[in-house]
Amino acid sequence: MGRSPCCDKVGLKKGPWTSEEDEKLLAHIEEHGHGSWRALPSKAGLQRCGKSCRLRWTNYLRPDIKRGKFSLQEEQTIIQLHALLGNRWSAIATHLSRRTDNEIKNYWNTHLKKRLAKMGIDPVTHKATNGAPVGTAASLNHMAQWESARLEAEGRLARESRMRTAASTPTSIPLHPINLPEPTTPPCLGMLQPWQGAKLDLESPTSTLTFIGNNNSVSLGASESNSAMWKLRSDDPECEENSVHKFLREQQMQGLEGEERGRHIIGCEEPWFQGTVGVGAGFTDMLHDALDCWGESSNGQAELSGQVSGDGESGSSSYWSGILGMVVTSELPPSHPHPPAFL
DNA sequence: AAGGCCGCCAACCGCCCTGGT
DNA sequence: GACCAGGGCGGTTGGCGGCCT
Repeated sequence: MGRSPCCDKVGLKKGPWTSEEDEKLLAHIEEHGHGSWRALPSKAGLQRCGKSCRLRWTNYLRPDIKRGKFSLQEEQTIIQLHALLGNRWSAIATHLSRRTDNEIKNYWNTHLKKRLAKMGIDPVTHKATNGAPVGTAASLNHMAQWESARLEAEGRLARESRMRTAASTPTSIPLHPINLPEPTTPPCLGMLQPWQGAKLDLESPTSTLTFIGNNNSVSLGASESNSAMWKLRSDDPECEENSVHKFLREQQMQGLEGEERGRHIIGCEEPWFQGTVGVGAGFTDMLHDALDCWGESSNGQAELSGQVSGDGESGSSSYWSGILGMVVTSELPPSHPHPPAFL
């Protein structure tokens, strides 16, 4: 049985939106909210599919959208996040306030991808096209796993928070486990903050993070593929509720401010991790710090992973200096806000 | 000036996920 | 558990405008 179309397409308009249609859509949403997208077109008097309306709103008409040329900082962030997250445009967009995933995707495909290719870097793998590994790949993989886990858990927690809010009773405990940042301050590994007391094993893509001190342990584990799609998992269906939520509630009740909690990354012994995560800083800042940390640590000790070869330092340095240099080319203002320390 | 080429980007398409029943 | 609707996501397309010959 085939899937029914999202809407009856007979007689519906396609193609570019006119200003009249924009006005209708805007006026309707401002007055009533979007509600059900499927029902919106008829209510708003538009001969459009609901999906088309949603896309037009989220990618163009929404008032909090930033349009126009991407800044140097945004370009750097996109490149770095793409190295971490791949083509997960929505995830990348969460770190670029007021940019839509569609806009970032277009910008990547039309500008950044080509620039990387010109530099001899595979825009998909972020490795040199001659096959030589690029130094930070290993550490970035770990960071990607954390970031993937964070994004996924944030979504889950947000959903659960909504559910609980909707279903809250006088006896229920309000749950707002994480202070979601303002749109203008991208989250910085925020999910990690409550994981005090967690034991971290970052040895492999299948590494897990286990809460200690709970009867029901909760682990964060990588999927068995290399997709770095981590999932909160538990053998006990009650486990997540019992431990994660309880833990988060305790964190919240402790009243630790974000900045202070950000300094509590207990149990993580990775050099790039220690002392690098600061709440309130953008993810890009964290990346710079992490890369800086990696550069320092790789001077005198083993690299973070076997993927980093003997020339890891130079590989990392050349790769990121290449990226930054590429972005900088004819664009970098004299006072670049984040000069990587290893350059 | 005209036609062809190319880059950009808004919009579409189809798949997937999630929540409700 | 199965089915369905709604919405999100990423890949792709098509139209437009600028540049080149």
